[in-house]
Amino acid sequence: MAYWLLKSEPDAWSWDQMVKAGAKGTAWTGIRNHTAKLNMMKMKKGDRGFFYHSNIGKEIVGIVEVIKEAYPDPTAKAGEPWVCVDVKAVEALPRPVTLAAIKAEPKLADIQVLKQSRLSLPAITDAEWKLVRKMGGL
DNA sequence: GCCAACGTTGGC
DNA sequence: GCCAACGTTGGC
Repeated sequence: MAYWLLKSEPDAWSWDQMVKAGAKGTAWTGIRNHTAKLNMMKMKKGDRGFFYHSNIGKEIVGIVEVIKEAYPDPTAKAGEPWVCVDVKAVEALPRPVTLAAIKAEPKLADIQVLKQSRLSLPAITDAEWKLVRKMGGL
C-alpha cells in the first residue's frame, strides 16, 4: 500500500465536505500538473492519503482512502491528458498536524510535501505516514 | 533546444 | 499583499 497527501483549499473543498460526501466519496478532479498526475496514476484502490488544508489552516486534518483508480478527469478539455481518482473520508485526526509541526520535526526534513511545496499531490513514505499519524493522535 | 517572460501556487 | 518556487509559453 502506498501513501499520499491531497491538498485542498478549504474554500474550494474542505474536510467537512469530504466527510459529508460519505462512503460514495468524491472525484478528485482539477489536477493540472504532470508530477501530480503521475502520482495519481500510481494510486491503487485502498491506498490512503492525508487530507491537507492549504492556505487556510495549513494543516493535515484527516485521512482519505482511494476508492477508484485513475480515470479521465471529466473537468478536463477534450484531448487533454488529465486524470482523477475517487476518494472517501476515513477518519479525522484527533489533533491536526500543522505545516509548522511538520517543519519542526527533523525526521520529516525530506518529506516531499516540504521539498516540493507547490506540488498538489505529493507522495508520503511508510515511515512518514506512521509518524504523522502518531503526531495527529492516532 | 535554450532561455526570458509570465502565470500560478502557496507560505508568510 | 508580497514574494519565492517553479511550471509553461513563446521568441530566437
